[in-house]
Amino acid sequence: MADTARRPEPRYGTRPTMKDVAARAGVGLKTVSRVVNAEPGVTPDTERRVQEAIEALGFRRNDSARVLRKGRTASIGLVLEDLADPFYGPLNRAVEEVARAHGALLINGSSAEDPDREQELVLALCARRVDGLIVIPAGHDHRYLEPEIKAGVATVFVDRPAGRIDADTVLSDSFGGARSGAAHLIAHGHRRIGFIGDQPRIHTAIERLRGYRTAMAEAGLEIHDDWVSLGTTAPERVREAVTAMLAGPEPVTAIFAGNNRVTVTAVRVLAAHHRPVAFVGFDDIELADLLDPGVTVIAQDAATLGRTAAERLFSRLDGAVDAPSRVVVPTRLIARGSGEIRPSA
Amino acid sequence: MADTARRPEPRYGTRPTMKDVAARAGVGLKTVSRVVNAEPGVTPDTERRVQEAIEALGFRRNDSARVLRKGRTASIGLVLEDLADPFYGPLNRAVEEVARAHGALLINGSSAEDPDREQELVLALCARRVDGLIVIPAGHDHRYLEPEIKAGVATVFVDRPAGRIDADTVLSDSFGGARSGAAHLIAHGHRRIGFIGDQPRIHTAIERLRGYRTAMAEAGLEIHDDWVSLGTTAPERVREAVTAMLAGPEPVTAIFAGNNRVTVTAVRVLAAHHRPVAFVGFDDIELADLLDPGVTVIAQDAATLGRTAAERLFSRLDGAVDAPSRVVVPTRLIARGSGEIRPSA
DNA sequence: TAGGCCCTGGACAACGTTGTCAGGTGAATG
DNA sequence: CATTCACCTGACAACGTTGTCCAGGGCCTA
Repeated sequence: MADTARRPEPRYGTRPTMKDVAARAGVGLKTVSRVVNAEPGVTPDTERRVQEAIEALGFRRNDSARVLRKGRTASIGLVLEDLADPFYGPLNRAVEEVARAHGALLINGSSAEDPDREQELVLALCARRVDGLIVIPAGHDHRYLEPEIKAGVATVFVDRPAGRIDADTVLSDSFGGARSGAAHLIAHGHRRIGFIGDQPRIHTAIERLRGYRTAMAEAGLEIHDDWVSLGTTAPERVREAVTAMLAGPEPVTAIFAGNNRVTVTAVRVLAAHHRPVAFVGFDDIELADLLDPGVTVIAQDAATLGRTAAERLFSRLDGAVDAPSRVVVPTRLIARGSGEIRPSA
Repeated sequence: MADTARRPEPRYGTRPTMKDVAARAGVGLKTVSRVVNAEPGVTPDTERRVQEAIEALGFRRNDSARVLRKGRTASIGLVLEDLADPFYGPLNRAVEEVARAHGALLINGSSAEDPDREQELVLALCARRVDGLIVIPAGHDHRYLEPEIKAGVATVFVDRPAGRIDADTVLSDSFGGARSGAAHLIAHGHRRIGFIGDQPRIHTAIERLRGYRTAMAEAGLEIHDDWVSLGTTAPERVREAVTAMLAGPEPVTAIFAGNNRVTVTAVRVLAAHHRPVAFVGFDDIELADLLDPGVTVIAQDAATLGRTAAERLFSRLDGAVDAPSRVVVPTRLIARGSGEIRPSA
């Protein structure tokens, strides 16, 4: 009764360790470890005693210590551009499914399209000793990853290629998709087609622009400077761009949008426009089929993108040592009406 | 030339440690630690030598070891229901912003609405020794968290309340929102109003149903059994439910949808229906304003939900010890047309 | 009954970092 | 010139776990 202070039980705010469990069960430390890890060589009776002690103390293995000892963390990191962008939801989920199937935990964060933040995040994940990384890059120089890769951190880039290093990459066919999208509009009689894309430092933005340019060139069409707008995808800016293209003496009769954020704004502007304008967007958007007209899009398969990247990552972790590969996932044109409008002028 | 094997540099696949850095810089281990952690008491010259060695070796601190020593991980876990659900995107992002502002990493995973998976995930995060947890619960019994909370893991529940334990909670006003949504339809002359909700084991589904019932009762309206459908939100099932409500001798003239997944399916069905039916959905959806008619919704503020929860979490981590609180975030009715249609029969 | 084998359990070191503390060097002061 | 003091630096233990290795005891066989 005198000295309850001699900590008979771990104090509040302190976690029990295997040592505590061992003491309570009256066994050795290693025996507890064996029970916790379901290793063979423990009598059923001993195991029961240990289990009871674990239960009673609320013991939970400290994985930090475990990692320190074992070297592997059974976790992978996913760095994406914007957690709130609906395009990344299915990708994120696909990666998580694969990670889960391999018994790994997924740690993720978003770079907000800022190269410094991307690097900071990636290095923080490396300091946590993730086994592998899946990165949707914001920057263009990933040499900072060299020591990590050399140290055995498997790395796969998705959606955009790595900069200045050679690494596994999984991409959507931005060029081909954009080309077929623009060709679709051309096939429906359009000659003056506008393009609104993301910032030119983003790889997919450049590729999509290139696809548009190629389709136009293949049809022998010139592109007026005023028809192309690249920059941030902030709604007001897109709104201005669309409005500008539709004004003037020679307005465009069709618009091709370079990504989903541009699409939603462009569709809003076009809905309010006095004359029908043909439209094709890159990336599918929810409810696109219910609008009037339905929105024709070049759909990317975000889930396949994520799944493919994650599987590549785990094959690396399982020991694959072949040269870095580049996988291109095809896109699909979904005609819903907006892309099939014929020029009115 | 004889024994290059005496590993002059760390081998491939092995990471340099502070010891390696110390050896190369010709200083003590602790000095390296001081430089890495920007602790005071190192000569500029010594610091430079250490920095060079770090650079040359590509050293990166092992945070697992650090955590083991320090006890805190500077990371929090977020367990949500479905990473691909657009509703959780902004929530996820808001949490990440707050975490980042506090210098913490965010680890997340989704439970896929499976209580066992939720528990598994939460405990895995605890084993990683996250400092805190934000949980969108799938299950109804969170007593398994008691040892964790006792051990000092701050825990906040969002979107749905915790089961059988007392914990901080941040909720949307599901009851009030649903009540005002149903009241809105009643105010526009509807008497026969259908409700399609999620599975009744989900708290928000029950609250929304209760809000609907309350509004009906307050208006002195009876609810026919056939007007209420609760269950999975799989498209075919919702489709059937809507179709059933619109058939028969006394079809509903308005429908209230219990969440965003129900809304998108219901809107599709109603668009194909021969007679206009009033509609209000819980949760906003993108492009709702562009549909014809625009979709009237009860909008939740997912970002505020996430931000509030994260801030509560960090105030706990900073030492707040007051009783668990329950915050209710108000919803907002956004009238866009579909909810203002008057009954046609 | 004795010898040997297998099975179980435990002592100990190591993983890479940080906190503690003591030693050592140089400048400033008496 | 001796002493004090401040400041830098490094040796050492500890965090909680797992791998290695050895000891002891029970059981089977000759």
